[in-house]
Amino acid sequence: MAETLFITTAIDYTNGAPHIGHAYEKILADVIARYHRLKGDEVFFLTGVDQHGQKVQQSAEKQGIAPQQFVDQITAKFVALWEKLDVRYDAWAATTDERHKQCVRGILQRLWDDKDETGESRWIYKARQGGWYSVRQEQFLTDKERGEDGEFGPEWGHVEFREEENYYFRLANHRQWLLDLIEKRSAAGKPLVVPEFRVAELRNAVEKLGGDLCISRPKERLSWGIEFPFDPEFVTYVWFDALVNYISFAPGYDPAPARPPEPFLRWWRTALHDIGKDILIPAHGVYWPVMLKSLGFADNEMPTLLVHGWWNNSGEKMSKSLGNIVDPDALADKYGAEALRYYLMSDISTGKDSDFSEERLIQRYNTDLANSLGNLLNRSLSMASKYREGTLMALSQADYANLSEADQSFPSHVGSKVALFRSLIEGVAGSSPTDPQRSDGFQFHDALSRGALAIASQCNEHVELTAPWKLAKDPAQSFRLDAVLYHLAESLRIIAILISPVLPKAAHGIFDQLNWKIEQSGHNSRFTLADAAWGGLSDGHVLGKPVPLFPRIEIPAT
RNA sequence: CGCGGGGUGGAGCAGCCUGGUAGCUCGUCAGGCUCAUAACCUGAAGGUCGUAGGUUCAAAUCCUACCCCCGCAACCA
Repeated sequence: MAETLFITTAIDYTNGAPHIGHAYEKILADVIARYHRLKGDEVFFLTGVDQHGQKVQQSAEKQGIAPQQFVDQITAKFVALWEKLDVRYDAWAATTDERHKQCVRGILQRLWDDKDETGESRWIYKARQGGWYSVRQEQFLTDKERGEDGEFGPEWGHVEFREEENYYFRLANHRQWLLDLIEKRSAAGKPLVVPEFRVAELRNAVEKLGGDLCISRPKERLSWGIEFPFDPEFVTYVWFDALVNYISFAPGYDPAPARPPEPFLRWWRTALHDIGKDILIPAHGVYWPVMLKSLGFADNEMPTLLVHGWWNNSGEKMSKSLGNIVDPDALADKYGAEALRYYLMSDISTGKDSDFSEERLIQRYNTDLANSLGNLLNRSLSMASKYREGTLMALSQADYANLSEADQSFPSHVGSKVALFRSLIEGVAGSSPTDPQRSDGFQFHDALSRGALAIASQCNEHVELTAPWKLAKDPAQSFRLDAVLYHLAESLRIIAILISPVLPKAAHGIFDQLNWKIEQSGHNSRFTLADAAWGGLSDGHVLGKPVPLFPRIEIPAT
């Protein structure tokens, strides 16, 4: 039965070029989306860019160009990178898009119009608050900006106490509701936040929730934003603008009715937000659920947050000031999109941090893809070509019974690795939702190494044990040779299906060399995960010629 | 007592929730094979699982205390 998946990524702030963290998040979402498409699910994958706000306005001013022109330049870099990295999304969320602006205005107006018995809006109020303001940076400062001595440093220029009127969104009185929601979801075995260790972090943050959220900026100090529908003196605070992208670009959303439209909800009930750990608290874990609640979303219509970790550089956080930013565009040019995708999916445990290393990228590519999988494809096809002119033969029952027990059980071992692969990605749901056996899923590093690549290792061992080059010299062993060649070709076909979400191009490269066509899978649209069952290649199937699929990356002598 | 993550053979990690031979990749050493992309296969060396206690027949795994490293701490997306 076809299920649905609505998956999103954070929308990236268009104030600088994309870095490796941006690429990781999009590839992760892309891999999840591709995996579900492979399963036959209906998938809607939304990503995009966050284009409003102070930083953009300042950067554009510095360059002496209009903010829109500035963000268009940066946006083009993101779009080009996703193209290069084979990130295939269904919709593009750009917050300066008219559709989005209409939606944000619609939401603000609706919340403003939602009055209680005293005539006050239930959700938004106007208030005057004071704080320390840096004239040079055009922003209010928090205690975080204070130096060791408790004073604001010289980089802020003149700092003055300023009072300002703004619109506020009522957050604080939903604290208990949010705490209950977090508990309810965890108890139901469907935690609000994945991986589950971040649930505690969110709970603690919510418990300390004090004030409301300032959702406006006076135009006099920030004009680059979405204008308030009921007060043209203000623009919308970037988070209240950016978060809305998840619904404004979703199919069929309309903020006007008391309840979101049903065609939209059909997608939304499966919503998964792929985000970085830096924006869980407070934006996605606090603001967003309350915002959704304000728009009539029910408790069981709150999205799941898939929180990924960060790629560090030599144990240090990547930052502009440290000058240790890794450029994914250059890496893709140097090693190819597939090598980068494979590295980013295989060398990090989803949710945790990892250290980025170009050496590791090369190593993983050479070890897993060139030596293990690529070489297996090459040697298998080469033997088939040499000994059987590429033609696979199915064994008669009598011949099959003469195989060793180990050879006979080969397919079932492959099958168990396919099952393991699936369970690591989907999470092992037990019989009941509260079954402690349940795991978080999305463990692509494990799924690749313990599932897909483990089959390749099993094949390489199989080759050594059966020694086809010896079987080929003994006519009495002819049926055994046929069995081995079939085992190898069939395993490769299955591996290709499994790795296709991560390595779409390489998967098709393997299909091509195996000469395995879509028609042979019995349906005419695309391969599915169901095709990863043993026995897809038929008796008499003719394999293609071997061509190195993953040429080794030679490390230049130092 | 702010919150969270981490401390496992030379390097990087998994295992910890559900206690019971400490596993993987790389590196090192030795051997094998020749179908293959100098690849592949087998074996070996190497670990007081941060420290100290506790529970238990049994602890990397559960409990307590402590030490060290990293990240976060509400108008910065």
